[in-house]
Amino acid sequence: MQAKKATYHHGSLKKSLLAAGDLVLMEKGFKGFTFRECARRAGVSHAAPKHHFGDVTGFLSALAAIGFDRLTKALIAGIRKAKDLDEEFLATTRAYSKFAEDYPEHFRIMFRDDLLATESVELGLAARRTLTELTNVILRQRGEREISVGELNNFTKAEDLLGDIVLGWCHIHGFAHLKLEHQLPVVSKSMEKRVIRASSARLAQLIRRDATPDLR
Amino acid sequence: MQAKKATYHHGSLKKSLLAAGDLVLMEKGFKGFTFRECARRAGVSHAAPKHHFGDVTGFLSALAAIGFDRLTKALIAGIRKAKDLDEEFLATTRAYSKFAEDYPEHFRIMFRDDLLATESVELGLAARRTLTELTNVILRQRGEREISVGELNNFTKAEDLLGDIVLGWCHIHGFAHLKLEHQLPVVSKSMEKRVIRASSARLAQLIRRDATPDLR
DNA sequence: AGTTTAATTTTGTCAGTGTAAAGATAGACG
DNA sequence: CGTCTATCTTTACACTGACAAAATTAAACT
Repeated sequence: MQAKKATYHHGSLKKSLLAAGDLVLMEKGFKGFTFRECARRAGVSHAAPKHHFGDVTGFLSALAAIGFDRLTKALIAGIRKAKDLDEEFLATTRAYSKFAEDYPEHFRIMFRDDLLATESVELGLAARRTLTELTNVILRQRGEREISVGELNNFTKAEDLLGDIVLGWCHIHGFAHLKLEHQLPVVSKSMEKRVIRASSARLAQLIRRDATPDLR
Repeated sequence: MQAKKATYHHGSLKKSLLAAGDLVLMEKGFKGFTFRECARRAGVSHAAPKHHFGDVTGFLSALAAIGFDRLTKALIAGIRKAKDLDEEFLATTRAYSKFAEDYPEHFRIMFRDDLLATESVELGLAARRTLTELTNVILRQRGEREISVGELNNFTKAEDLLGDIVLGWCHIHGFAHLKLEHQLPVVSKSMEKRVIRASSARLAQLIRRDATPDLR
């Protein structure tokens, strides 16, 4: 962890702290997550993080941004394997939910507006990259061209597209969240699989069916 | 708050503590929520709560249960005003989301498996009462008879019904959660209203369309 | 080179936290 | 009346986030 020690200036303390925070989050959970513990793991004094992250919300924001980037990656990887549109929507749901399962504590802080520094551009960008990926899933269902992060703002102004995004994302997110927090009345693993497969398929069909036909 | 003071034994400390915790949650948020602060408001020493709730997770579980009961009530009230099935589903979504808006901190702890004592039967029951209400929303959409809390377990075993519950609840919950945590790319209040109205209508139609016809 | 300046990290302090243990009181019950 | 038990208080401890001030180092400038 602290390779380049023996020098007063750590050199890459910010990175080391993030790595430490990442670990603490995974090992001890958000409950056991403390500023001081992260500093300890990075091998510095308890006040060192302040200079790089300000207060704890700044630190959490940076970790949440890492979470969003990881989620974006997971979505892309999941989507890549899908063979048709139906499979793609299901793969998106699964990747999203698997992320929540793999990084439950990250997932929790990522969606905690009160704990994060909403002014963080870093975090904002990471979240928009995720949203862009989700938007593109919807756009492909609709048979429309994909967008880049920069175009996101324009596209969410279109009411019918936003409607589809909400329809898709809320379902995906709601499932992942409810499952993570053990609120789903789950009977068996296999049944859950079938249920989410069916839901995704029905939703994808609904989005495609109602999509305005391509006019080109 | 502490009416019957002047006596060593408080008399109804448990209730007073819950009332205090409820207030603290709403006023200071979960961030500013502490065991000691609640004790202070109830007019007792900081260690008094231990006897009634054990540790802080026990206390939070009781507060979460209150939250679920409040949500159940809100759902029932919202549903009552609806005139047809389409309106009812929309009303459910709105009531759920409004609850998250009105009691954001309760909503947050209600869906935090790591903070709650999952063995609490009180909490479990409250959550199942909410789920029963949601299930009945779905059942009415399908034109089937409603159930009581006691029957919940049997009914969630039916795969196609569970599928509809997941489809409906995940959307409702996802919307409420994403909106609460300011993750929805919201353009305007009015557009958001139209979007959620449209989504709810489409989803309700989907559930009704795919429902197995009533065989009686 | 030497000097100044800015960036980085440490030390020390403060009020506040959750939990545990031991003491005090009141009400119940024999 | 005496004892018991549930309830509440007091005290203590290890820990936290925030802050201030000092210490150390790197870099920038001359």
